[in-house]
Amino acid sequence: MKLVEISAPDFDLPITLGSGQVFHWREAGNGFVGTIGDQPVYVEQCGEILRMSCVHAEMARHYFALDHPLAEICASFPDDPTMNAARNFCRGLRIIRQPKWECLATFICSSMKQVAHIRQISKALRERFGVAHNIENYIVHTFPPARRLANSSENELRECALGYRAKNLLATAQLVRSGEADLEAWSALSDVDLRTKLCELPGAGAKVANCVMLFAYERLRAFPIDVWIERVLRQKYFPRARKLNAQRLRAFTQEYFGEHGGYAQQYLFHHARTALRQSGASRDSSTSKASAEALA
DNA sequence: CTCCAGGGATGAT
DNA sequence: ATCATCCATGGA
Repeated sequence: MKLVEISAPDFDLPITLGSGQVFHWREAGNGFVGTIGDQPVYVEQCGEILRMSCVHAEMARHYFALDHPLAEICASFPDDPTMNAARNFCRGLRIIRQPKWECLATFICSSMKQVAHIRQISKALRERFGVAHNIENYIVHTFPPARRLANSSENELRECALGYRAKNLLATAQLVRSGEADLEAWSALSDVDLRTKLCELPGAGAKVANCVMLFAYERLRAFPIDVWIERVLRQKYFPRARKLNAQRLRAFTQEYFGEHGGYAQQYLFHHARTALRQSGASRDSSTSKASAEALA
């Protein structure tokens, strides 16, 4: 198939797709296959050039957020050792623009799940309820629309390894299908009102709402706090702080990380999850055992 | 085998 | 208003 080339400076495709913000892309040939909305896509990167199967290159440019002024965004991060290490490690990582329902549904399935599990659930939902397409001799599946999942049963969803999340996904799918939850119209809401609306959906609390705001609504200030980020905050920004509740943590992140806090959060998350996995993540401060294991 | 994961809803203080 | 518990599942 003929590939289209577009310029993509200051962009790292593998790190962007592998940073835990999106879960359906898989390696294929020299690049990745997946979907952008209902379009099957093959995409590969060579230096500052992106080659893709897209008929509509503009759609991919928008999806991968190649218009984000990444240098300015990174420069707006706070200047401290932890943030600087993450910023250096994640060079070229962009927060992409995901379809709203797809993003919401996926993150409802994410609670108490490792990234590998979320990828597996996303795959199962797509293969069972989505539409299959052939791209570059690979089969990819679109994410099923809310009406499709709303018409399924809780048991069918459980067969996709959703566990107790099945009931929530089904209930939210029905709210979206009925129009009671109008995800597109919510784009006009303020951050506070949007978060309130998202939190009213079954299976969505503050963390999921912030993920959806950041990854699907372009609210780059939204700062999801999961177990990894909380670990980083407590260890690096509040070493030996007693009585540090969620409210206090949230207030700190909002004022300290600033207008692109969500971006900063994603850099901290990916750095902690990939680079610091063995050596830095142990709960107690005695590092002798962890260091010995890291060297083994 | 055990541990724990991009949490949320519910009920007890 | 905060805090503890339970919820399913499977990769590491």
